[in-house]
Amino acid sequence: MKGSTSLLVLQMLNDRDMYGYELVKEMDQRSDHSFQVKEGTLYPALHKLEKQGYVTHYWQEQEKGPARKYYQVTPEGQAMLKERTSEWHRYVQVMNKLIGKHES
Amino acid sequence: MKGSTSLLVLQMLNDRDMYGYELVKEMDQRSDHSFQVKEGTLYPALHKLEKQGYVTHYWQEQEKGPARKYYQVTPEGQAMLKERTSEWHRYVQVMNKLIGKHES
DNA sequence: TTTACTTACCTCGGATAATTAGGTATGATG
DNA sequence: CATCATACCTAATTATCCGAGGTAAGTAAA
Repeated sequence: MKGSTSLLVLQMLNDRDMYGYELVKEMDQRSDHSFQVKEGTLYPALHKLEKQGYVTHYWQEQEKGPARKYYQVTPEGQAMLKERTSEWHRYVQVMNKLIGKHES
Repeated sequence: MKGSTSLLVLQMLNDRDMYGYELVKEMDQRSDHSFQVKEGTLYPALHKLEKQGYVTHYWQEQEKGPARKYYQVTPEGQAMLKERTSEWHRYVQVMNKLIGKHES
């Protein structure tokens, strides 16, 4: 299923600042490995979100291992998130209406 | 939202045979204009579904106006539909878990 | 010390999907 | 006669995703 990566990312970053690699691992874990957002998908998505002004980044050096590039949601990003989330809920509603909701 | 057009189309055709133009109008109506599947999206999608063997078509001349190309789901299409539908439900579950379910 | 693994970033190319913007034709309505 | 609604279609562009790479830092084992 495509198109909702940026929504997902914005939502996760809204809870707390995170770095790319962390996002990949976290989403994999939280979804019980049922969908993996790949690095080749995530990094370009983050760059696009930043270009659009919905997130910013700051570097954080680590005592051990490579530095981490943390992302943070901007006010514009929060507005966007709110909008896209209600869009998502509308979308699901319509799909359920058309498809029939057999919630398990 | 992308990737679920074919699922939507299969589901609608599973209820009854329909023609392309009808599908466009019907989806627009049933979703209260909240998402419009465009003709440029639908027709290629139908052609692909047919090429994959999930639907077939037959022409029906009209007394008034242009002929209609009706589409019909095949047994393979029904199997596909069943599979894709449960996939969809799994997907929504995970998204809700990650995003938080504020059902309105 | 060299090899391999994990963390962490990234890009490029191909495939798929959606949209935009057209085109064709029939027939009804003003 | 012009315009609208019905009904089909494609081509070009844009967006998105994934696979397959690559860089670099630090750790652990052989």
